[in-house]
Amino acid sequence: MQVLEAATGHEGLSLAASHKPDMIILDIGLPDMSGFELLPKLREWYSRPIIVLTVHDQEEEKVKALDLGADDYLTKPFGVPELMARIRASLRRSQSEVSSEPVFTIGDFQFDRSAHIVRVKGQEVHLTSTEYNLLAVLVKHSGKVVTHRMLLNEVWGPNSIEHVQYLRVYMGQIRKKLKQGDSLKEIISTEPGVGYRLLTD
Amino acid sequence: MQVLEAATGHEGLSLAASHKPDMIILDIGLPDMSGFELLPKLREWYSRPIIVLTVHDQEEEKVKALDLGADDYLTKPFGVPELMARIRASLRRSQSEVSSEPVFTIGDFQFDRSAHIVRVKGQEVHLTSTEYNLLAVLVKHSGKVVTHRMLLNEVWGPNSIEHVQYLRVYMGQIRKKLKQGDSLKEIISTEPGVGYRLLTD
DNA sequence: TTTGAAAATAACAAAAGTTTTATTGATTGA
DNA sequence: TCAATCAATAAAACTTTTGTTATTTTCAAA
Repeated sequence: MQVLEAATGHEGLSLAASHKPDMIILDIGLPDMSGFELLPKLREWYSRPIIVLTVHDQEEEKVKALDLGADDYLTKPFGVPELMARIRASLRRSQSEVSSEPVFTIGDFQFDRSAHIVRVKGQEVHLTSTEYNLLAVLVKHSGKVVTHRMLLNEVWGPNSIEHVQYLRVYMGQIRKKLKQGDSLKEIISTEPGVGYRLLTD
Repeated sequence: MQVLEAATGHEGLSLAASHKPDMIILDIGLPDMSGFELLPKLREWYSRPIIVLTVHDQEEEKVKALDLGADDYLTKPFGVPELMARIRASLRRSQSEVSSEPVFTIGDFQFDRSAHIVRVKGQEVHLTSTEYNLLAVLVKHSGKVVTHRMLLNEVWGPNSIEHVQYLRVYMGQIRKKLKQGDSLKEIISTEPGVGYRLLTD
């Protein structure tokens, strides 16, 4: 594993945005800001595991962290084996979620990562690079609601998270292209005010 | 169970501090101080369940106690079985809170935070963003009475705490949507004059 | 340069969601 | 029993968000 370290909340936030790590270990006691402030900021676009470290074993803190989007929680002091176990568990969970199959299939729809091709009823559908990337994010989180910010961040980068109109235009194009050929049921659902979601059934 | 008794507020406070009981039953009518003073003092460090006993069936008192951090309330006179039931419910709740599963389940009802989806009998129920947020607050405090102002504050923000009518409209919508499909028992109970509660059994 | 596909922007109608208002029903205490 | 209060429901008015289409800009390859 490759490890990146940040000494402050702001540093961590920008490091996370630029390097998109596979997971984050967050100490709630930061010098410049509360971890409870940082956590929701991260969760606006970061969907991988976040493990939180705190000093006090207070029930309240634990519940708060989990409510704000933490995946797991560890109270200091703790042993390294304990931490390693939690890390492994979190990564395992998040990987099984992603489903690393090279070809993702729902009904007539196929998303072929290895060949970088999308098919409907076996026939290839040409998508532009942006369209493909956007669809890839939905596929990665298939079945779950993906927020506007997450989509924009993963496809256009963190500087574009306010351009929701991009999503509208591109979702429209993707839907139109997938609908070519006959009577395919809509596989992208809109969650008004929140985001979009790939329907798995 | 082991029971400790205290006759005054001060005695109770020091007894609670020294013995850290699993839960506290607090009579609001104390000889030396108001229970409403004692409650926040306890809550500074005590995060386990507190059940409050009141003499008058005054809604104002209930709301005040809940807002100050009580978990539940009971109006005198009450039967011992009733008290026992509340105690069991509170203890069960505080234990299950520790393991905050990503998917919250009560009977046929599932609340999936990670996917942002609500299901009844395995079938997805579409909720709008506001409906989902409101239900999320009830789930977060499941089993406890959540006051009107708490709900309004958490969903609409502190400027809207007087719009109780919002709650009536949205609770109606949520109930209707959850009731789709057949004969699901009501899981949201109304606490007249006080708030709402998610029934855990 | 020219050209063409893709991306970004803009405008506006349609859809969905929210808030407000009015009405009805239920409960409680005088 | 009758007010009075609170809750539930229905529907309207209103607001926000989304989908669609058209247009402009960008950029790289011919």
